[in-house]
Amino acid sequence: MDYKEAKDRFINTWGSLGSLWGINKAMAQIQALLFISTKPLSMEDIMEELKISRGNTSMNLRQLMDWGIVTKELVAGERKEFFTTEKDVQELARIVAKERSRREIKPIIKVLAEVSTIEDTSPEAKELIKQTKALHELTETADEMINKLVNQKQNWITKSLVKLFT
Amino acid sequence: MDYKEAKDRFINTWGSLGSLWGINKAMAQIQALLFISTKPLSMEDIMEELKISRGNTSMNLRQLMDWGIVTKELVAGERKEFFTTEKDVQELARIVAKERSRREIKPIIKVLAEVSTIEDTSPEAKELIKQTKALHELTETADEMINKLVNQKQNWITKSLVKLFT
DNA sequence: ATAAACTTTCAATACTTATTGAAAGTTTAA
DNA sequence: TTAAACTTTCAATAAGTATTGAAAGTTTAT
Repeated sequence: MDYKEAKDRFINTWGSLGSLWGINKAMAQIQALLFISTKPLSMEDIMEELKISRGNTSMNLRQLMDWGIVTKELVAGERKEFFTTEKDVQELARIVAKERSRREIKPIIKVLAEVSTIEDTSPEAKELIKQTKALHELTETADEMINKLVNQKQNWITKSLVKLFT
Repeated sequence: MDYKEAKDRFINTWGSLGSLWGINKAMAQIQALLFISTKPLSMEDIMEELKISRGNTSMNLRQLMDWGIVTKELVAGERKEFFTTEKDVQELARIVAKERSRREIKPIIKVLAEVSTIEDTSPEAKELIKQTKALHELTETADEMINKLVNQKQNWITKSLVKLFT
């Protein structure tokens, strides 16, 4: 496998993995491209490499910036904007975990809390309460765990693994 | 909020959460419905409750069974099939984590391993190798961690939390 | 063996989400 | 202030997914 092949394979795999996780393909591919690039890339560069339109590139770069994964870079003597992504995988993982917690987990915890506290003593209601309470507890504990892990900087994942299983 | 309202809210939230995670809405809703049901449900029951077609119900039940989350239940004296889902949240979490590891994480690990071992000394190739290696390592460690957590039965998540942060 | 009761399959279609491209908007240089 | 260089927006449309419903398939009872 040569460089070009490896690069395409990585970008495509990352792209379809993204789709699987509810992240749009172009967004994941742009991030992948920046992640293995040796220098900041312009919109033109990205459009060219991934063969996607200007509009698509613009919108997805914006989303990546909203996530805090990509930042604009000023290049001396250049008028257009250049972009880079966080290059440290640990930091990247921390950002993604934090954002997903905020955007996806926290809202579901809220709903579970509400649903599990209705006042009703019928057997069906009791089952609903019991099951959503259990789910609430699990989700909250998992979220708490992720957030704590993610707040330890420096090799958190490896450290945690060692700590957990020794 | 009364029972009916709470039930619908739970089923709908679970459904849209599913979509967000690449799981189809009907599949997530069927699981939610079974999860809070006091007894096994037939295809008719599910179709009726969720207002979805027979075909849709059949296909999604099958998928849930492939995941190992839902099982057929024989009800004495009944000809049709009845379905139940795993009711223990911890066990449910274990199954889901295991399946996601197998279906989604393992394949990406494989690609990262391949891509990160190409022989090429150009600067761009070096960056590709460096970054995909880092990603490979992170992904493998995270996967390992999840699988180990998931293999401890009995309240693994709470136990792990205590262990990690005391 | 037949038929009723049920489940599965799959082509057609509806629904959702992503993408394009050109017009509108913004910034910078002269 | 003008215009070139660049970015953003958004209506139109393409592409991708989910859903339906009816025909085909299967199982069970008689």
